[in-house]
This record gives sequence, C-alpha cells and structure tokens, in this order.
Amino acid sequence: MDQFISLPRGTADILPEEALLWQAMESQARTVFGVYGYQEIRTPFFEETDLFARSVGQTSDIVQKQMLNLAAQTEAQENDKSTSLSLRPEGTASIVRSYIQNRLDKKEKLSKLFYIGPMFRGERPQKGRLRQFHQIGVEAIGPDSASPFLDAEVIALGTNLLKQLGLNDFVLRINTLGTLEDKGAFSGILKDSLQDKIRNLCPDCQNRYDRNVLRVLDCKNKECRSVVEGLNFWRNCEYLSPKSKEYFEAVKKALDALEITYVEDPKLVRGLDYYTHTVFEFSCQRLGSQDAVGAGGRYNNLVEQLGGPVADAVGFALGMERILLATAKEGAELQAGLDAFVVCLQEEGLLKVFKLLQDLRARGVSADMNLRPGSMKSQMRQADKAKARFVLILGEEELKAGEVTLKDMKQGVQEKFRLGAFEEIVSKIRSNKSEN
RNA sequence: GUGGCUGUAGCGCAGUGGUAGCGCACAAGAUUGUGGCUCUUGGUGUCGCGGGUUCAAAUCCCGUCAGCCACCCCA
Repeated sequence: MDQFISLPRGTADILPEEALLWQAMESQARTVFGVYGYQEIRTPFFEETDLFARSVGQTSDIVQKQMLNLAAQTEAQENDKSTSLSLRPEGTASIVRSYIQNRLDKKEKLSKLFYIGPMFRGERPQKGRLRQFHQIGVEAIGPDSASPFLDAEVIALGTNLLKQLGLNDFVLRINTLGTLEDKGAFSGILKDSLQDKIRNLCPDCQNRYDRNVLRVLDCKNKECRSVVEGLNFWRNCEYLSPKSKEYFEAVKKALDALEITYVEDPKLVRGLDYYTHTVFEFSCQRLGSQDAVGAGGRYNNLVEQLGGPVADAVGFALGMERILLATAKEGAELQAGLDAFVVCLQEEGLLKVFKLLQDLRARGVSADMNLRPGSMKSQMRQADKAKARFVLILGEEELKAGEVTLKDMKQGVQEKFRLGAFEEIVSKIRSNKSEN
C-alpha cells in the first residue's frame, strides 16, 4: 500500500450495520408519507447555481460561502461557459424548479411531494454537521395550499414523523414573518431603529444590517442580543398586517386543535430568504450546538419568483444524521438471522452441499456456508454468529448413508433427512420459520 | 471561515525520552463430529502523515491531514 486514499472531508461511510438503521428510517418515513398522501419526487443532486442563488438567497451564508461548485465541465457545458453548476445545498429549490418545469400545477391544485436524499454544503465539519448530509423533506405546493390548516397539517406531519422515528424529546418553535410586504416593511423599521446602534453590533450583524436585517434578531452574540432586547417593539408583531396576524392565529388554533405543543418564538428567523408567514423549527437540546433536527415554513412567493405560476407552498426538512444521533439506536439488533447454515465436513461432499445451498436460496430460504470449510467447531460458531435457525450438516456418516442432518439451533434437537428429500427439508425449515 | 482539544490493534483506551500494552472483538484448542458459557494459547500495529531535535521519539519541536468542542451557520 503506497498511498491510501481516505474519504473526503465531511463525508461518511455508512457501513452495513448502520445501513440497517437508515433503511428502517427510510421505510418508516415512506409509510408515514403514504398515510398523509405524499408522493416521492427525485431530482438531480446538482442544478444550475443560479437556481439556488435565486431561491435560497444571494445574501444567505449557504449561497455565499457553502455552495459546492462543480468544476468539471461536461461537453455541453464547454460550449457555454456561463452556466455554472452546484451540488444542491437543500431540497426545496430543486423541487420548485421541477414543479414549474413539469407543469405540475396543471395536474392538480395541490402537489404533496416528499424526498429523501443527500445534500451538500462546504461547511467545516462537526458532529451533526457534514458536507454531505441527508434530509427527509416534504413540500406541499399549489393554489390549494393557501390554507392555515395546511401549515398546521405539515407541522403535525413533521411532529408525527419525528415521533415515529423514535424521537420524543424535541421542542417545536414557531413564528410568523408575514407576507413579503410585511417582511419588507419590518426590515425598514428595524433598520431605522438600529441605525444609531450599528457600532454596538458584532461584525457579522453589521454585515447583516445591509444584507438581511432580520437575521440580527436571532444572533446569539451577547451584545447584539441586548441591543435587540432594547428595541422591544417586535414582540407585539406591530409590523404585521391584520391579515397576516389573522393567518398566524388560525395556524395556532389548528395546532391547538391537533394537540400539538409548540413554543412561540418571535425571534425565530430562518436563514433562507424564501420564507414568508409561518416558520418553524424542531430542536433537540441533547445534540449540543447542532441542535436543529428539522425546520421549515411557508414560501408563498418562491414559485412565482422562479418564473412559475402563482402557487403558495409549505414544507420542511429533517436532518437524518441528526435524528440518528438523537435516537442512538444499535443497528446490530436489526440484523435478521439466516434460515439455515450449511456445514460440510468432507471434501468429497462439498459439491453436493454447494448445490444444496443454491437450491435453498432459489426457494427463498436464506442460507450460507463457508466455501472453505474448517473444523466442525468453527463452522458451528459461524452458524451461531450468523444467527442461523437451522444447521444442515454433511459429514462422513451422512455422506455414506446419502443423508443430511438438520439441526434446530433454538431447540437443540436434530434429525436426519435423505439428501434427495429436498422438499421435506425446505418445508421443515419453513414451518419453523413461520412459528417465530 | 475563527479559536481550542485530540489522533496508539477492528472498536474503546493506557503508555510523557530507552524500541508498545490492557479490555472487548478475532483465531486455534480444552478425549478423535456439534454453536452460545468458562478456561488456555496466539497475534492483531505505517503509534494519523511528513520533517526536525537526540546515541535513542508513540513520547519533545515544527508542519500537515482528519475528527471533536465552542463560535459561525444550519438539517
């Protein structure tokens, strides 16, 4: 071994044992989505960079410093150097793009879509923060999505999904940003009132002041916090239009009716530019500084902004790695045992037993053997490790008599079958299999 | 992107200048063909990588890579 190539920074291998947990998580999610009437959509892992810039927001950190650009150009790209491609940093942009491009608005008044897959951001890795990470998300898009009940339903879906996945100690925080106009108006008010306090803000917030003032509200810097606390007027949502207030009240009422517990957090402002009205976040304190397990909100103007029809939308995304961290289950427990393990003690019997093994598999009986068999003891150990319910033994005795021994590992009893009595062996294994 | 801590066997760790060890796991065996428990034996190794100091470096110094923690950001 000259130079070993290790995996890229911020990525992770998911080994077989852990993959079982991922499979379980995915299938549970699919079941829940089915119950709520959501259908899967799969979009490319990379898109034109502009798509993300125009949706997530030019000023957002994600677009400004975390986008992973594809340097290698395809042939088609070579003729048009102006097109830049980036790995997707989140799911919503691609889905809205697909919604518009495939004219899904013509098919139904409300498209309920879900996705499961990898996302990519060029961040500095930490626990619960990877450069390739995975999200489960939903988007409900279309004219018929313009209902506070849908906000509540989507939040309920997220809550139930997290619970279904084994997470119970999370906190749901909600807030409203109002309409685009409300957002704009409030930004103005905020700028005015912060103007003479700019010097007291942290360098990041001084930047935010110009790019996206709202972000100053959820800055964790002590100085910034005390400045924000000093303002004190945002608590009353004075900047919201009566309609926006009414809408948010309706969302909360619906959540109450569904008995979903939430905390209202007027400082909750999301880092993605496209949100309007309801925003929410699921967080789990035990996770430390990367404590958000999921987040989402309404984005009523995004479809139109990207050149599509007028269509309201709500959605959320859950971080799969973070859910696994928070639930901390053991993958090994999910490992299913074999139906049968085949043990061969005689060189001359190897071919017969090898054929038997394949025949068992062809009949749907999960089976394995060591193709380079060692001692009886070591083969039995292997059978045990493979959690085999039965062991089929072909030794000297059996070979002479044209038989095979079938041992029930659970009961500790064994009986002999004629080598030709394949059907009997299969049915014996099957009958005990169904007992479990 | 900023600061700090860490990096030794498959995994979890001990070892602070004298040539590498413990637990688990793994392998072989414990009256010649029967797993789990117990016992015995065995080795597992670029001591993250590269350079420097030294008679001698896992140990000290510099660099680098990676992970973790905090910040930041977010799922």
